[in-house]
Amino acid sequence: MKQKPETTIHDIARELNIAASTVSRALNDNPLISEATREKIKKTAERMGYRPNVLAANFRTKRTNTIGVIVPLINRHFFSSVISGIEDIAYQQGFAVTISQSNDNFEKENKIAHSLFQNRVDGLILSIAMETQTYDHLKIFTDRNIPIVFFDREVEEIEAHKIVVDDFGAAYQATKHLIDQGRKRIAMIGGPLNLKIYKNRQDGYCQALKDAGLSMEEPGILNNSLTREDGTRAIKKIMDSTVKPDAIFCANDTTALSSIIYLKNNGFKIPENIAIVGFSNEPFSELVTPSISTIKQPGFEIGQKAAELIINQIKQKKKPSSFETITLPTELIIRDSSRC
Amino acid sequence: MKQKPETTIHDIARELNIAASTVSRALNDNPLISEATREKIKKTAERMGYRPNVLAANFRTKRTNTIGVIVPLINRHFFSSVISGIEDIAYQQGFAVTISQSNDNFEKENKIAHSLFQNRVDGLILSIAMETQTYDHLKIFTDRNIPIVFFDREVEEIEAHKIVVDDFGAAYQATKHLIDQGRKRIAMIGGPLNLKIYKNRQDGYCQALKDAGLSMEEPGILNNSLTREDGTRAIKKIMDSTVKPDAIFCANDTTALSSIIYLKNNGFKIPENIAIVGFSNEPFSELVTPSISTIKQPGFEIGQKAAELIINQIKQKKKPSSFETITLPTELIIRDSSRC
DNA sequence: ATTAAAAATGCAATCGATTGCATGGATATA
DNA sequence: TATATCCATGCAATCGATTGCATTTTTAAT
Repeated sequence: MKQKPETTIHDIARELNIAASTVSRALNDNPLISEATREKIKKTAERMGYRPNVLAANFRTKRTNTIGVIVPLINRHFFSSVISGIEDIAYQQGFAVTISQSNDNFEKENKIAHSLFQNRVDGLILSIAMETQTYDHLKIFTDRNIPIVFFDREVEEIEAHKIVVDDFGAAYQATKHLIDQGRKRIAMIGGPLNLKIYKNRQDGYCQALKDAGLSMEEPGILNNSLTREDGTRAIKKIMDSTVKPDAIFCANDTTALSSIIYLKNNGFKIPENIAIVGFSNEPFSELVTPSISTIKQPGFEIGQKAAELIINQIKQKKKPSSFETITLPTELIIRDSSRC
Repeated sequence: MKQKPETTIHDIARELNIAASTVSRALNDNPLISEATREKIKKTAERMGYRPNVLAANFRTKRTNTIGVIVPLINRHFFSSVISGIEDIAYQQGFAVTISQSNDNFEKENKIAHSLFQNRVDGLILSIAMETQTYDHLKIFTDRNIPIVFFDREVEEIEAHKIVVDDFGAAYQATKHLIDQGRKRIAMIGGPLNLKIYKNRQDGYCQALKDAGLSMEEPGILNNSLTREDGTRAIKKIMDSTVKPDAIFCANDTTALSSIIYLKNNGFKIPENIAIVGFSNEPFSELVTPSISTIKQPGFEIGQKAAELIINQIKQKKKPSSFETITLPTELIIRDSSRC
């Protein structure tokens, strides 16, 4: 039961009376090596139970064929869809993917970023934590020309490819939908404005109101971190206000859920008294009663696109001359919480 | 904007006119080095912007300080809780964690396992895919003394520490609860029996029936892969049977959900006509109407325990003389779907 | 048959940190 | 003072694959 020593390319070379460099090239399908010897070498490698030492190769080449991914929370449907999309492309292209979650916590994101950096990932795909306001932990990547691709929650200060959805448009559409249902007093539960996506959702909401000649001074917009508890606090505050809304646009489904639960418990009818629209199409949104109208984002496609972009950058090794921001379409899903 | 070359321990050594080995030892807090020189070296390293080359160290030491984790699906609440528990302990102990999902697919699990193996993770924590029936892709780890810890879905054929919950007891308790509510005809939607957890849940169910002097020949137990669709097919089949049940125990919450939706759509009252109990306490289980009675598993603690066990094994480097199977307690949460 | 060109293979350095063993110096003991 | 002991540091090999350049072999062209 003792460890048998690993076979190396040198063992193979000795066995065949050739040079280790030839073995290395053959195994990597380097065209310098003739068909015949390549075959012979591969056969022998197989027979000797050769396993390439990835650590040695990584060390030598300074590449790891690994893509680091940081998301706020892996068990959010949107993020896990993105991860699946990333894996889909990455595995096809021979890249490994290592996933981490920041829990929306800056310190954790910071630590993870440094760990991935130390471990020399070839590229980083991420959606930043809610708390994150400084970017030194990301600059270390760009400083050394390690490509970054942002998705969803991007960072303006850093030049990189970005995959986003049209949050402004989606929020506009959601709000317009509420207006179309005859609602006049539409409040909003929004996210932290240091994140552009929440800023955009808020702007879309405001624009839709403005275009319809509506306004909402009070209770207006309540910003928070969009947790279940934040949502409950917000809806409570909204309903305690002097002017009660007849609709609420929530910047995520979680707070839409908090709102629905609170309103139901307090005798309000949804959507008759108050209509609700959420954001992200979490699986639970169609399961609760009433089901939640929401915005569906193409998570899987976002992940695929992000992986494609980062792999391209990794392969061509030089900084692209310009960075693009790709906007993918969203879809408004109308369900019971806002349908009259 | 060009790459400045990385500082190495040799650069530091040259700067201070000492040997690289001394630098290496100092930076690793090796007690052989005196306090004074250690300080001096660390200061200089800091000043020169030294970053250890993890790849070189990994290569030399044949260790990566990385724990591989494979779960069926990262966006299942149970699994993401386990992952959080693993990360909690691992980060404290200076280990990185790389997470992958098998999608319950054998081929993918196989590929991931080989990739983690090639990348020389120091240990592997996993819950196997539903489809998995052979274990060569795991034997490669044990063959080279790389520790494995199973959680939840374990494999009997492989000797390793295992963290499980008492599926038998939990299923027994769930079924007993239905019996206590006066139900006599209790059907079951079960999982694939190659996985011990589903076998155990089924056995617990059977034992509870037996102890109560009940039986359920028809429709009895329907085994499938426990997806939404499988659940719908199963409940349809159950309700098409000649003897209709007055309660159903489902081996997960997903099929409990399918059942509830189907039954509601077909005019059955839950729990009056049919009571339902699920398994796992997915977040949606408390959100649907009626809320689903279920079994809560201590995911976070399972993850912590798994990480502890694997790190211990990694540190002591030799195969433990015996392997333990740790069983953590579950909790029956009674909600509306089974409460009269 | 001779030379040029192309193709295939070999040589040897290299990546950066770690570590067993050797060595030099300081301290303690007799 | 001489010798043994301990502490701190240095030397040099090593991990295994990759790669620029040199060299040999083969093929093609005259």
